[in-house]
Amino acid sequence: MQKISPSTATDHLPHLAYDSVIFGFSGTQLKILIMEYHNTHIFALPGGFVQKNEHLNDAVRRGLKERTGLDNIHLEQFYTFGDADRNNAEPMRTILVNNGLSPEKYHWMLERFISVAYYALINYQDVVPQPDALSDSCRWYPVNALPPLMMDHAGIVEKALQTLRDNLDRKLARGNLLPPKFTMKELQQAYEAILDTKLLRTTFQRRMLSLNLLERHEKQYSGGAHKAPYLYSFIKG
Amino acid sequence: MQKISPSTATDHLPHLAYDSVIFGFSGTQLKILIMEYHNTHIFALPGGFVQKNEHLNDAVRRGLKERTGLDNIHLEQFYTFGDADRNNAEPMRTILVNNGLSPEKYHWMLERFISVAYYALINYQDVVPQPDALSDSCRWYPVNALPPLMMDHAGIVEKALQTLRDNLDRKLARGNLLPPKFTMKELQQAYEAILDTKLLRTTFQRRMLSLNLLERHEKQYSGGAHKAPYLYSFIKG
DNA sequence: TATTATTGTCACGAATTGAGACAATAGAAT
DNA sequence: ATTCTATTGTCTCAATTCGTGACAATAATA
Repeated sequence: MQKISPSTATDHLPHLAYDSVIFGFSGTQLKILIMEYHNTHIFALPGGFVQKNEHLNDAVRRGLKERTGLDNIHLEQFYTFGDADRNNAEPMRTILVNNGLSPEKYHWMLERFISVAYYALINYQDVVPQPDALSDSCRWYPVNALPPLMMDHAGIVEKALQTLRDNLDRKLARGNLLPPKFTMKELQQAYEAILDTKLLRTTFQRRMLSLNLLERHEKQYSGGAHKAPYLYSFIKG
Repeated sequence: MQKISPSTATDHLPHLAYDSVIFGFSGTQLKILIMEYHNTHIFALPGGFVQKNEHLNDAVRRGLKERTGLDNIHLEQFYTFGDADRNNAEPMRTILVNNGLSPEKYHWMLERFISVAYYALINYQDVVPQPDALSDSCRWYPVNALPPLMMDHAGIVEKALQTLRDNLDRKLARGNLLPPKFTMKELQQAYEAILDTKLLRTTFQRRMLSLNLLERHEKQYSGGAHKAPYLYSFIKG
């Protein structure tokens, strides 16, 4: 949810929201940005609303910038959740009250919402999560150790993961899950975290090189007592 | 667009619509159901609106039943179109006027619409297209010979095709593009029409059989002067 | 009974993949 | 300096899959 004011009700398309699953990768873990609201223990995906004259895709870009400080993120829409019982009434009432806002004034926020879901792959290093007016934290959580999420947000994450696993090669190449240059081992660890399987080192390396998506750079002297690995980057095209 | 009355404005979620790309297969051609409005030469995908307390998916099922008479269709959502300039103002005004309806009364139909797009694979044989109150025809058109479609509907069809081509095996098995029993040749022709490529007969047959998705039945005596082909059906699971 | 078009399957080389072996090497230990 | 250790890049070889043509089987027709 984004910064809101009472006037918001008339500025936005009613009953329409978006939610975003922002993936990051650190060490060997796939993580997701999750927000927690002030004084509530209510956890949610970063989301927001669409202004009356705003492109849907632009609205998501705008909201994501407010939360991560990041611009120019490659966002991919993956599903629209439209069940009739998708409303924030109960948790949202709590959130409003605990923030000193009147549920009557913000009644529109308690109603049914259709939510268009997006995912993004971003570089963990680049993000300085910025909590907004309603939330007191915006933090990374490992995908396999998420806090209990409000509404159907756990289902949204699950669907995002399923989507991501399909045609992962192309998606990783377009996103920014890894830093600009990375080793083959880091790339393999990213694959393994996303697919939740172990992969064979030699087969993986051969396959990656045969995809013609990688450019090889100078070696990285890691400080470890062993042969130094090459660095690679994705060929953007 | 579905049957409407002035009261519709209050029954539906504003600014939200769906459009459906209904694929059928006949002979060697992939076809799509397209509607034409009375006295207008305006062509559009079958679409409609979502009632205030209706699941999004149910709304699409309901609309599709109104148009094709078919129930229990496997629908797959594939994208939500949300550009700010998506409105029906110009063509819709024409449609309303040519149907003796007042654009003032139906003003809500002229505004911006977010549209959730679905596709379905149905058996060409089963459909008796039923035009509704506003349209005078609902007919099959080959995908490569569509009439000029209103708004961004041509783009919606293109995206539906792209989606369909990805992981086609599973999608064909779940849908009903072919009759319950079909020959290997018919199956190959369906693949070729969708992918818009020629496939090698022997390789195709081997690959299909190795997928373990097909059940073999008795032979079909086609009347042709040659060996009779087996019939197959998809193993539903 | 011979002819013809089409179908199901096999055969064989080419390409891809699974899985282990091994040399190269950057730093740590001696 | 020399040896040791962990990791990396590549090679090898068998197993599997794929592209392609060959060929026998066969339903209707001539």
